Amino acid sequence: MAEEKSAAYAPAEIEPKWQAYWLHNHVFRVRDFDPERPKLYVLDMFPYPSGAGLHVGHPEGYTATDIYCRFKRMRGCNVLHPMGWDAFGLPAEQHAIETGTHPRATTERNIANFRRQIQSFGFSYDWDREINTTDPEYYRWTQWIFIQLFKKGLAYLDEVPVNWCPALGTVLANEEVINGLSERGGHPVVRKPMKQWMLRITDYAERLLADLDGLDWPEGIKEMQRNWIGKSTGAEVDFQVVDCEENIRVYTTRPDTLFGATYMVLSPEHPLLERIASPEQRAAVRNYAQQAAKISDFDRMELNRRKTGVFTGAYAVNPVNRESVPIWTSDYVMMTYGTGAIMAVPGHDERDFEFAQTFGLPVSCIIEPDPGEAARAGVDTAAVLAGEACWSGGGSLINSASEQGLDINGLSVDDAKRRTTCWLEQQGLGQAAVNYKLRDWLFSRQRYWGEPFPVVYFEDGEIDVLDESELPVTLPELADFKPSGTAESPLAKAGDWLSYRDPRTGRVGRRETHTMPQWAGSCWYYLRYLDPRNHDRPWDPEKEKYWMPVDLYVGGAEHAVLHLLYARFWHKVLYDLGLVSTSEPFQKLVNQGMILGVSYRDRQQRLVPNDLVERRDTEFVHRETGEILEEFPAKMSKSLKNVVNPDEIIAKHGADAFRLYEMFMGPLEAVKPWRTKDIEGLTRFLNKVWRMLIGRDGAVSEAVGEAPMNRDQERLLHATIKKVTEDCETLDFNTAISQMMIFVNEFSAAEPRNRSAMEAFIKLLSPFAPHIAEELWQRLGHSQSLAWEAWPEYDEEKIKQEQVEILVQVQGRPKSRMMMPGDADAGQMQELALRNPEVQAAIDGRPVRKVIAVPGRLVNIVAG
RNA sequence: GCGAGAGUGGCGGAACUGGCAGACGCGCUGGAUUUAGGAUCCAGUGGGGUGACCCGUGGGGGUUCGAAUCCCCCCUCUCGUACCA
Repeated sequence: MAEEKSAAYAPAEIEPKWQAYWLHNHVFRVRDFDPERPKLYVLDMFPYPSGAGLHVGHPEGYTATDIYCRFKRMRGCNVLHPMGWDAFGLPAEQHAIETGTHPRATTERNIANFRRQIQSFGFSYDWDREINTTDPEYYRWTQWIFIQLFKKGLAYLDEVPVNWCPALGTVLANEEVINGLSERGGHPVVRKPMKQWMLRITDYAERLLADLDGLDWPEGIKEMQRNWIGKSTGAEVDFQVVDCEENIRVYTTRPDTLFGATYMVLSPEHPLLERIASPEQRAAVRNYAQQAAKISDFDRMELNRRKTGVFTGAYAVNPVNRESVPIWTSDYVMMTYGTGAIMAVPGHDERDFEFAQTFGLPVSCIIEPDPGEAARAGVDTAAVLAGEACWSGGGSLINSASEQGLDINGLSVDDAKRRTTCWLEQQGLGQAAVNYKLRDWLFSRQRYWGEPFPVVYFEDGEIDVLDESELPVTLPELADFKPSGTAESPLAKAGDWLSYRDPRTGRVGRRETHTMPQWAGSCWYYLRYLDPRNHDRPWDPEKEKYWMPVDLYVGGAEHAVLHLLYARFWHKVLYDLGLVSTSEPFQKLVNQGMILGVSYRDRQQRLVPNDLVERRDTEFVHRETGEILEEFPAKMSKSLKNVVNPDEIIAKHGADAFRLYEMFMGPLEAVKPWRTKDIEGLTRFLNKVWRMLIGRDGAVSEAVGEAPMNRDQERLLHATIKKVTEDCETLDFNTAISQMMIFVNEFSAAEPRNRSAMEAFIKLLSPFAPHIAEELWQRLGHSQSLAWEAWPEYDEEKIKQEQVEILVQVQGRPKSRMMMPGDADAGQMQELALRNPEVQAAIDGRPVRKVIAVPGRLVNIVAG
């Protein structure tokens, strides 16, 4: 490559040059089964290519993994580092509805833009493995996995109350509904029964929970998944309805409180409600159930909402003491958890207590609160005993014995639980039970832009999946993408596409018109990267054995539960089918922290968009009112006009400075505020690096030569190699960069500058700022890319100092600093310290009682 | 309410298994260079006295020769979650 050598650091020239070089020479193409090098699979959460383009949050994680990959390559690893597109999804379809543009066209355009932007950062992806979830060659295998799920009985159709969003014309998963509004668009969501594909993720609840323990994930994320799965242990208990054949089964985590059960509550959707309601109460019960169905989830879940409910007129028998208790219905009991019915223990459950207070139901106390615990909680024990207050803590059981042979008086809560459960089992009245909050995964969407199901509804009523040879089922072309407004998907308008004739049996049927949710494609993409162009199978088993599991997975915490739980579920199913060799897909997970924008608010805490803010001297004022504003970090948003565009930053400062800045801001996992001004510090640093090596004529500076380093320079070089190496290993990039700054500050002031030290430094810098590093490497006379150069080694001996400054304290106060041999032991240090006149003055003749000497650090003398 | 995480200069943040708090960078101050601005370079920069002393890691207690770091209590913020029986 012959070209003009500019004398000044010019990122706009060198960055495109090296990006083109890496891409055209396939520098980062990775080979499978390298026998010489250990494998390393480093994965970024692939983006949804939105029309807005990349935001500054994307490159944060991508830069971190890129540094790690480049570092590991130089350390001799065979690194798999791919990128692709999670490209099905609502926005492209919404755009199609609004403009008539085919979602495919929108998606392709957005992908091209994302690819351009991502490549402008110089990331070392193996672009030969790029994948796209909307490519039929990709989604045929998503459909193939669905067939495996179906055949294993893990996919089923069910009529379930779903979150129906009239504005979007589709149903949404529970996770896509926030406070009764759609996550996208914020439209109201109502409940409506509908036939839906469900995936039996609940079959895997226990394993999804248990296997979290072996994962190197942030504790917080694991905890969120545990909470989401929501395992609890307790008992199921049958209550016989008085004058009726029916039993009502309840689930409780507190079987110890059975003696305190003074009424029961059924969910308004409970199937037995109609049957047990007394004639007098039936109308009221029916009315209440209808009202409850109409109330949106948002209102139903609203905090501190007054409890409502209706008496059914029926009674049930408490199995432990044969007393009859009234049966109520109330929407504070959910049909979707447990059995949809509870025994109410107002004396020892806050919700039941509140309900009992509202409706004047009896409260009976059967646990005497633990005195210490009650005192700490500020609870009046006498009030609890009188049934005037609720106590849900520990204590000992009272009033809990019956003629039926159960006596748990005096027992602790835990012992009483065990004894009662045991008794129930012996009597055939109940048994120990485990419950999970996790529900089956609603897997259908009434949308166009998603994977079609490989499913046919045959005329004879059978519902079956297609043969694998018939894949992919491609999306039909449509003129109109609008949802029908009913539960029907846009695919219901697909004409010929709908009719299906079985090539083997000749049976005819109609294709499934629902499509899969966006999560489907991202549930297995990490496996397709292993073998992205395989036409015969989703991946080669040998390649899977070689590369899996993912060694490092980096992405935003917003996927803490959904994506990561769904992908783990699919992976376990594939594992059970013998299709993958590991039981978990992602061994180590790191969440990059969100990057916040700069925002402003006035004295009344009102937010002021950035285009209304003006800087006057050191203060920020409202452009219109002149009011002084306070600056603070806030999530980037269109409304606050504080979104930073990566293209503009690269154009002005270059990709290397951008990369360095994002890594220098702070720890990867931390939430950090973006301040464009601060990038200048990193630009300055790169300029310094440039001038350290390049003279005014553009050639290598005359100061760079073969003259040996002095002792201090050598120490600094080796200390820098050590620090950068260790920090890259642990992803502590901010401190690695500051060490490199220290190096440059020292060496750029020195002359001559040892050439091999300069070359070692360029290698250290190269994972962080690869463009400038390649350029400098080339100008130093190397013809090959430094991407595959060996990482510099350090020598611990060269870091050691002969003389170190030791702090001498008297009574813990610093009194003197003195040079001592670096290898002096505690005894020598003590001797040297006590000889020091400053120290003697501080001791002031008092007897020395104790001396603490820490080699290499300090001496502390206790006197008097 | 519950669960998780975090509180260090004007700001972003450093500080190994307890061992000189504030590395590195931004900003700011002074100086050099410059017609000016920008860029660059040099010096300074936690607070208070301004001597060699004192105070300082959200607040209060404790352990220790020694605490940002360990223990107890409290406060604040961020994220997640929400009647899960």
